[in-house]
Amino acid sequence: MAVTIEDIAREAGVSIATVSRVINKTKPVSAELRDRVYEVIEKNHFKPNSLAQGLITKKTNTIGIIVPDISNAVFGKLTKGINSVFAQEGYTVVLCESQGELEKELKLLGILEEKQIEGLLFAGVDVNHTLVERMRKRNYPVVLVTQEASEDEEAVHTVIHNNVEAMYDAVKFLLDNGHERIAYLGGPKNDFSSGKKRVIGYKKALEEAGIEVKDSYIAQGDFSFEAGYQGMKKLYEENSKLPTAVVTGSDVIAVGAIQYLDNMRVKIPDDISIMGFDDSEFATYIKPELSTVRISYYDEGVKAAEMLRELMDGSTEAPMKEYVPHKIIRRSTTKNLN
Amino acid sequence: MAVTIEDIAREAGVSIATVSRVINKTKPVSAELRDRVYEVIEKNHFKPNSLAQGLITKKTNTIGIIVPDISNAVFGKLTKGINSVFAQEGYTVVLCESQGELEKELKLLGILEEKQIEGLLFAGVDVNHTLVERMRKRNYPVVLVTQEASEDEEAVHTVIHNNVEAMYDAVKFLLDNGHERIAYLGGPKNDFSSGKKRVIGYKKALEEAGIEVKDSYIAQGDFSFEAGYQGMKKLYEENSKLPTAVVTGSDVIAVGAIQYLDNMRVKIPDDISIMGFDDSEFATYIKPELSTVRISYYDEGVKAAEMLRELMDGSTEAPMKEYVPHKIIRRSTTKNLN
DNA sequence: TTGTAAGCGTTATCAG
DNA sequence: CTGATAACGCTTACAA
Repeated sequence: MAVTIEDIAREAGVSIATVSRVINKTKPVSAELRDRVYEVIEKNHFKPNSLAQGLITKKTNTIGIIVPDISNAVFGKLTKGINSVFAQEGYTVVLCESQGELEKELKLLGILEEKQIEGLLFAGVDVNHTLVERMRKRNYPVVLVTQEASEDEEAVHTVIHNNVEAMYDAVKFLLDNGHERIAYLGGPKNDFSSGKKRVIGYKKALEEAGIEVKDSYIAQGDFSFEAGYQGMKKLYEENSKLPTAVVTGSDVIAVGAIQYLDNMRVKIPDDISIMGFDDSEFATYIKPELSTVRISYYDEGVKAAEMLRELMDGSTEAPMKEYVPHKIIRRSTTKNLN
Repeated sequence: MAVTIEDIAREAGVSIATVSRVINKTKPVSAELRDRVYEVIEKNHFKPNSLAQGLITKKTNTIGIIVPDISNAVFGKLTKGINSVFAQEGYTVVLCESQGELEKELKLLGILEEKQIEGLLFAGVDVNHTLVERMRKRNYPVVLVTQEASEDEEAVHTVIHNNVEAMYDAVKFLLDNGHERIAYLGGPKNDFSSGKKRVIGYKKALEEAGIEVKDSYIAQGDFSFEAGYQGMKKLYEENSKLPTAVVTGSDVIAVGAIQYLDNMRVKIPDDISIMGFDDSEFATYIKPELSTVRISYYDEGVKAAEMLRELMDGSTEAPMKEYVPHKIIRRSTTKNLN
């Protein structure tokens, strides 16, 4: 069926070893034979079977990546970043979606091992003990991106933005702008990196400023528009004294919150300042433009990929955890009270 | 290094054939041996090497997908759709980005063939003769998504939304709403499916309504915000008589146009109606909410994947071209003049 | 510089 | 039901 190295060898009147040599330029071959072989290869559109190659060389030039949802802009950018470094080095990426379900993640770990991937980039939602242990058993290096392992004692290579610091900085920014009543409208509490960690940063900033943390100023849901809307509603209804600013867990949440506030005729930023998170494409599309904390997921992908490359090369000195910088972006949904 | 079927066989005291049988449940094995083998497999975390399997069975359970840019929401959704059907059937997807560069696309075609993919989903930008010919030479079926082949005479399996009809309907919608001066602000003219085809639909609708097509009412650039901004500027500056409505090639273009109009104090939709294209996530985030023509890229991915599945199963009756429906979404950037 | 032959880790055929 | 053994398509000593 498909043309093999043997077909080429026969037609070119050489041994398969010679053909292999010209393909891989691994050993000198006389110009004459080389040309003849190339010609036959060209003519037959021969492509070496990489399965056979990989079987013997142990090199598949393939890495895996697991994300919850590729249609989510965050993971789209992340994947692009990863791809940019691997494609360039001749690696191919097998992309898997897990919907954030542990079951699927576990299964994918196995499938990818069967495929003999040389490394894995993993963006989970809840990187718990089970997962970490299973990753340990695989015989390829893995680096976590976007999410860190829940159990701190288990060291796994990770590239991530500092969620505590990022949220801390967001709140600090508001504080510096004269705000004191700052509410938090974030992601799920069971989301270790993007949920839990960020509340920690929120609280830390408040505490350092000597401001009491009020439970009624904290609302958590998922990262959706609807959750933003409902969360803001809750904040609005349950506080006689409204916050003057709210930090959110994502730009989408922020937009949902803004929608609710609009409905209630609350002016932004005059009555309430809103801070997004991520710096999504649409942050400058909405009016007023959204102040936010920018995370470069593309860069995060690049860094994670680079770390994985090191690990794949057997490096033992790759840092366990690397942070990708974030940046407070002041636009028009936040007001300076000073 | 990695544990092989032979290790398992030895430790379980059976032949490798038996191990293979219990792994694949391909032939009956006595309960006793079966259990013993499973136990050893479990204990050693054995995973069969799919390279070796594929080499002999000719089944890799792998398909390829080539998109210009995975961080682009359109391709994110498309990929998710594709993934949803293949993941379920135990297939794995290798994802490649081409940046829309012919050079890279050609190269990827080859790499994917070496990887022994069983099929390919291709989302190009300019699917020209060279490309089609090269795809023909590969020994896996391919279906085009999102873009059709430029040269009509070359039949390639394609799943796409009807760009001519979609833009025709958008203009028709505006016409029905009493608009007569309708401008077109679209994608690049060298983009066959999303550029060229859409202008055709635009012109067709106008002509059918007996309205003259004015060149000064047509602006083309890429699909970016900036292009939308600049295109609208051009339209604005080069026409003493402004259009009452403009159809665009993407929601992003629309937003760029709106920005320019805002700057010029032109009211939307009172002075000018704007029609987006795609129905992006942010279409309802901006105010007024964007009227647009909705394309479900997720569905497009699903359909394309299904067609590819058929082809991979050797079906010969798969339709050459299948259209995914579009839908006019009226929101608030378009005004009814009647 | 070239060819022969021994694997790589599986599956599949054929005896038993 | 079970076990040898020949492929699968390629790389890589080892010889020549």
